Amino acid sequence: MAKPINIQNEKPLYMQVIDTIHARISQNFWHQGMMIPSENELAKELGVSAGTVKKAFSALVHDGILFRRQGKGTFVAGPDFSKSFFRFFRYNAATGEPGELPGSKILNMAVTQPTPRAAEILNISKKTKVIKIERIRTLGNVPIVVEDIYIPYKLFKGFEALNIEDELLYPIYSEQFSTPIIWADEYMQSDTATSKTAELLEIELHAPVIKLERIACSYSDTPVECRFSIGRGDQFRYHIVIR
Amino acid sequence: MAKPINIQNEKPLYMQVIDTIHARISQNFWHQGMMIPSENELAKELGVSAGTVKKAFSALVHDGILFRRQGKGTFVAGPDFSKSFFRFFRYNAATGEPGELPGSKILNMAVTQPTPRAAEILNISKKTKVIKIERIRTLGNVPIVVEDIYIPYKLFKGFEALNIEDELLYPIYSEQFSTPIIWADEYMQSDTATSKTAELLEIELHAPVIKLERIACSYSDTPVECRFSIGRGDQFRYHIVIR
DNA sequence: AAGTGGTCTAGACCACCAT
DNA sequence: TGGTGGTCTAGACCACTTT
Repeated sequence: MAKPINIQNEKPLYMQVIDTIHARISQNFWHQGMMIPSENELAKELGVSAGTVKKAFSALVHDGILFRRQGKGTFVAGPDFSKSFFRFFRYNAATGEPGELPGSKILNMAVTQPTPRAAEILNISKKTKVIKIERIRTLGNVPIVVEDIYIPYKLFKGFEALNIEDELLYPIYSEQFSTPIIWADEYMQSDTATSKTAELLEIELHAPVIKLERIACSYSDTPVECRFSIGRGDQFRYHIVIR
Repeated sequence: MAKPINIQNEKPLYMQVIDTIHARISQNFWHQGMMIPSENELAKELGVSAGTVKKAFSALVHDGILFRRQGKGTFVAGPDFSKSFFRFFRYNAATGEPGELPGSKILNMAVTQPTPRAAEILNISKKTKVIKIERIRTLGNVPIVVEDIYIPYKLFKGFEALNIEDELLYPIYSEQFSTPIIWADEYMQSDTATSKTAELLEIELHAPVIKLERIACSYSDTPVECRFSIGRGDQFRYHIVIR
């Protein structure tokens, strides 16, 4: 499995350890939430000192790949969707009163063919069957985002029969279809509402909207889902600190 | 200066070292670009081991506060504006041919009074004099962003007489007015063009735009500049990776 | 009691930079 | 040649968790 740690290699040992851990996770030898060997065990296995393994672990913890619990062990983390742009909708939920629960309403779900862009992203032909999910995401019954989601039928056979109203999709991908999302790419642009999206989001025609595209990948960087989302511009505010 | 490192303190030593370094930078005892003492020197001064100082330095390098050069020393970094949203304009500069130089054209510069929002951000009264700069930023002569910038007159006396066409402002703040920018806050929203911005940006009325607000701070977290920018939506695309 | 991660130390060797 | 950061090791002590 992977390349063994090599003292002759010009690359520092702790970086080789990082590469080894990355490889084991992406090959699903170690999976999300699983406890991995302790510093001492891995150091013995790889033939380096415990301090070197600790340095590699620390870097991976900082990057959000692993997390550690004192007295328990070191574990594989999942992707952190609090980094997603979705987090920045409804920034002005001033009062935060109850009833402000997130939800999702399914408009349509069907086995069909992908759009050219979806086929390109999923790296499949335009004739390959996909499941298309159209849904509206809400906060406290206010429509915030409308989105089209495409997943390959081959990987998600039977998904189209599930009741996914108000459900999170990624736990279903992982638990019922053995396809965990390891990481994702998101792109954001500014746009204005078409008549269809204006109606669904209950805003004016040509009102400002945020357009999102997400590519979500599983093992071996295989893209397994793409989303095209349109969010209400008046409900979105992004913040960044520059240091 | 600051609290000395204390073995009795419940806080780990390397964190106390981090706090000490933060304090010395924000009090301008160590300034941007300056070489700070080596691991060994600082370890001796603070009464901890070199490894502890190394750990503190590493964390600060990761956070972009310091940078290190093998054989030379450790230096205080400035804020990294490649993190700014401005970086994501003109993403589709496909060819990257020459003539694609960034520039800025001054529309107006005057000593005046702040808007209510600017006064609030700069933490001054509405009667306090400020310098207002209106400019257009371009890429290859194409207008990309139009912005209003407010800086307190008290700190920047004489700025209004400078020729700042095509100049970067922050080096001028730092070198000519002893007011370096240490960090900044940026907010982004989607909007549509007003008739004035449409004309300046050479786009249609109500076309999508990106609205930015930046608060830039100097020593002791004092806000010294605020910017209100409107950018062409068709020239903007933001990307994020979720892991 | 045994195993885990978290902190801290001391020291070695190397590559790089200035002089 | 001496000082700097970069890597790597070995070991100590502590706090926390599980058995």
